Amino acid sequence: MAAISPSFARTGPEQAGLAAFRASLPAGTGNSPTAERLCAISRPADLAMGEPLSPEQFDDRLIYISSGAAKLVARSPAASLVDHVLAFRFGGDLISVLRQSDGDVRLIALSDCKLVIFPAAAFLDIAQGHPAVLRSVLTRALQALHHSRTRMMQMGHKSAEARIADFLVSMAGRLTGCTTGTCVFVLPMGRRDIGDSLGLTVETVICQLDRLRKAGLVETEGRSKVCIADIAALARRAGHENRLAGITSKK
Amino acid sequence: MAAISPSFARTGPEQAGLAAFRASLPAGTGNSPTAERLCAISRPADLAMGEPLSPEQFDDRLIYISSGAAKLVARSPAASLVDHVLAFRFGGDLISVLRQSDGDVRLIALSDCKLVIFPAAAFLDIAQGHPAVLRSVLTRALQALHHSRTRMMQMGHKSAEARIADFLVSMAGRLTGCTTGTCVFVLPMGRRDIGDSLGLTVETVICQLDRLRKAGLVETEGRSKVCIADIAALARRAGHENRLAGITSKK
DNA sequence: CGCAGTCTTGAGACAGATCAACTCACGTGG
DNA sequence: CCACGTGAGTTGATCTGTCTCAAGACTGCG
Repeated sequence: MAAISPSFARTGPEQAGLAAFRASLPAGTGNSPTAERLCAISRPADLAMGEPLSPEQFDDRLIYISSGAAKLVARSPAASLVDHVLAFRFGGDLISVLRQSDGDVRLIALSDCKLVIFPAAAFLDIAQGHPAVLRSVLTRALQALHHSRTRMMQMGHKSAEARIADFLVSMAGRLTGCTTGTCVFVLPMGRRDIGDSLGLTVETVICQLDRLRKAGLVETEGRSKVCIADIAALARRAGHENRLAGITSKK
Repeated sequence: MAAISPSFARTGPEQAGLAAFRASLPAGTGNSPTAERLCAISRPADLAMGEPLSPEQFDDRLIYISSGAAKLVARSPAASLVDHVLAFRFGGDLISVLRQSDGDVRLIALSDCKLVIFPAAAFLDIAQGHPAVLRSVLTRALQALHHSRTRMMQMGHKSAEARIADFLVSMAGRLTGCTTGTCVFVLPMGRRDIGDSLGLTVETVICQLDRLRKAGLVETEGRSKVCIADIAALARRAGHENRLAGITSKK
């Protein structure tokens, strides 16, 4: 029982989480005094599938995901029924969200996950003593920015089919590391989440998935097992077609 | 004549640009040795309205905008006719774009602007010696990430009218600092750019602008002068309505 | 078994895209 | 100074991709 409750045992589950965090630091700094101080202000947390990280524990925190999958969702400011999925994050990712005025952002587990939580200000204060660590955080932030911008571009100009294709390609890359050839994986999120992250409805997600299946580009099995025959071909589909352009006019 | 050509005079125009950059650094570090070293690796550049920053000068660089306005555009990988405007940036902004595999990203001047260009790697190496500077860059990156995510949320779930309203509110905030009451300003970008940044066509931008005008929320004069009667009212319009939800069904 | 939640399918409606004129502002050169 | 051309802005008619709604099939759990 002590092994199940992480807030109970001082040694045990959280050690695994911290080890993963140390390993993610720049080479050679995983056992430095800076790393020790960072671990000292950390707090481990386990999230069961579907469980949200309580907002008080999330605001102005840096969250490291040791293992598992989670979604970063934003509930629209003015009572909106659908909430938008800002990003899916997996083991090894470091999440940072500035507390700011717009609708609250929450982290919700898609599968059981292990987290390490740091107060953002204290983390950065300590990291200032070890610039390589700070720089590593900066690099991660810039990568997240890049991803976010790429996704934004999709939302603006791509058709539903292209968005789904792109989503599958990027998930293949994230979950299996494959960027070409064939690839099989299990999606940790449901159709609803996929739609919310792409700005589409559940029905449209299904419909487009159907079209890709009929085009022979993907196979699905059960709820969430996906098999991509040729990632490159799917990626081509993801890039080419714009919302309406080029379909009607043949001029 | 020497005063006009910045690459000619060693003292003159670029001094103004660097002074603005120093002023943007964390308090008390504007004249530190670190600042000197950063300035030493900098290169000033002037961009005329409509002129792009040549990609070689852009890749893996950090760009500080001393004055003027510019757009960050991404040309879609696969021969797409419309390019997406990722962000509008103004005097005081620091731009950083990682060189990565997807379609090239370019910076194009919307008005004459003064820039200060740094090689990204060298900048960060120097900034490591002065963590407060590095942290400041990180904070800017996180803010950009936040903005990008907020915009992404719009693209996904908001109606054309809401997007335009939100765009006007954020421009009012960025250009005049006003967040409430009435506000007059001149948009530095054309209708086409607005559409490309919001994922809408020029015609739709005009049409929705019309609707807001008829609703008494904004006035326009000439090509680009805008007057917002009540920013708060416009912001309400920006938040409330989703793409189709809540309009048809009254259940 | 029965219930609740997710997934799937199909029919109809609408927001926004496309297309095609036209107006207006502005700079160019005769 | 006035055609003239180019490009941005505007307007309206039409078309279509995606959303909405409704109803059924599948899955897992108490």
